[in-house]
Amino acid sequence: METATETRLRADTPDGQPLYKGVRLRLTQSLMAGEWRPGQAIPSETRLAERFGVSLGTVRKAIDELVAEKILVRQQGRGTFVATHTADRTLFYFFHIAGRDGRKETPQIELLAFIRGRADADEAARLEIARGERVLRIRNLLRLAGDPVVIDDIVIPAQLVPGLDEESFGSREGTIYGLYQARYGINVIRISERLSATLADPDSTRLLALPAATPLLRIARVAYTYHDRPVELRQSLVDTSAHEYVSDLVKQ
Amino acid sequence: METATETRLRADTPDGQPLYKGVRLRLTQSLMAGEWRPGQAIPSETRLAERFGVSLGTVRKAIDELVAEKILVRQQGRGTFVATHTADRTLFYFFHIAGRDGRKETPQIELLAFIRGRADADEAARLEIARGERVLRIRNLLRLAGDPVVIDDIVIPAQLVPGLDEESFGSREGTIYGLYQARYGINVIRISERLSATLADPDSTRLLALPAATPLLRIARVAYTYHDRPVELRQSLVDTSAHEYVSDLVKQ
DNA sequence: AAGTGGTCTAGACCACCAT
DNA sequence: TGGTGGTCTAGACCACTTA
Repeated sequence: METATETRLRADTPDGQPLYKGVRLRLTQSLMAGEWRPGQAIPSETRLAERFGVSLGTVRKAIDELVAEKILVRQQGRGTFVATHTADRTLFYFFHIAGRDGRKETPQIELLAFIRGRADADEAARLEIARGERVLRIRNLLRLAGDPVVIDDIVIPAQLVPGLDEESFGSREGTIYGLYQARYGINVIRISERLSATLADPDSTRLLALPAATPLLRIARVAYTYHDRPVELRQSLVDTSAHEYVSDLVKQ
Repeated sequence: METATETRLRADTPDGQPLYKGVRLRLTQSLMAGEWRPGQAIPSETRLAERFGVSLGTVRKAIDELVAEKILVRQQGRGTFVATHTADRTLFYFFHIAGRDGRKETPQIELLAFIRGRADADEAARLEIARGERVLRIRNLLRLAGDPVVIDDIVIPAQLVPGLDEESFGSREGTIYGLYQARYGINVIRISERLSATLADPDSTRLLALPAATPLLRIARVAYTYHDRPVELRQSLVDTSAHEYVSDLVKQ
């Protein structure tokens, strides 16, 4: 004897999407809104099923997708947690430079420049902002085992990180994406990279202590948050004489 | 009133693995044995559930994994098919060079050399074969829009492709991985690549019609079949003056 | 109309973790 | 001991393709 809700269980939401896609959307919306902070547990699957009025299996299917995209992390017996940008995770998923032997190590980062500027046409297009909008330009030198190996040039819309200055940027604990996440709630969940070979310019040869005209690996990265919103550009120049870029698609 | 099989449904197989992992293994074994050929449909989920004596959901979970790894392809209403190395799939999953505008096009391939030789220590280690074993060495020139862009040097154990000669290799229809698959039942399902920057040597400058000392992108690839067995080495030298290597981890 | 994969449910038990 | 995720089942209906 139920109420008038005799409309049978329907596979589709009003907009023709499967139910679990709707649950997934509501989960990411709660994540974006900061209802559950990075490192915290989200409610149990049972509780979420009650909250959304769906079965446990449907909640699990939604969470399955977010886990596959490394937005959530399951831990049997403990709960499901919002992924954090720890040093380990960054090294594993967002840093692709390894030694010839395949080993990765955490780079030491030296801040070379922290400048305010405005987006040029190309940057504006790739960041999906207006040309001329204020941006921060950050240059880092990355050392591996003490040797300078990578020059990073980062561009981020100033609007996304209000109040960020050289002092607070330099004194952050943890990774840069960790800073975006902890201080501004910006969660980088995906990156796209394009690679090419280039010759080191005088600046690079000096910073990386190279002979003139050394070939370098150039990586142009765009970092995205939820719903494929771009939040950061980054160009890396890599001395690949002792290191390589590792691309292990599928089955990381 | 069942038979003595009153042992309750158990989550684990004797070796402590979940049931669906066992189903997955039996599926890949059938694939390796050639029970279902590339392009063909595997039995329906209902039929497989009966055959393996498990529930439909368990079969689905096993197939889910193989679909995620692009070993199988589902088509609603039609069936589940063994993935084939068509030109389209190769272009999408195994060819990462695109124009600056992000567009990919199918390369024209010119066979430059087809030589028999023996594996050196490094090749043997990476192919997991004995040093000195017979290999085929193949060199290809890849053109995009008519311009030479990539030099491919391929090494494959001769034992894996008995009877393959320059004539039959050159007259193949479709892709190289398609040839391995169709003629030898070797299904390349995953590749691992390491990238570095290097200077073009005289050979490369000539073949790619470049100025001397142009920086090139060097890609060292290992191709794997089921159970992570390496089957092919490939070095690509890429002129990145008009093209780039695209690395879109997650959400391809 | 029949067969396929896709979604959703409800319920059971297991493995693991914290207390 | 209680709560969490992990696995497995059985059954229903939907969406799509093919004949």
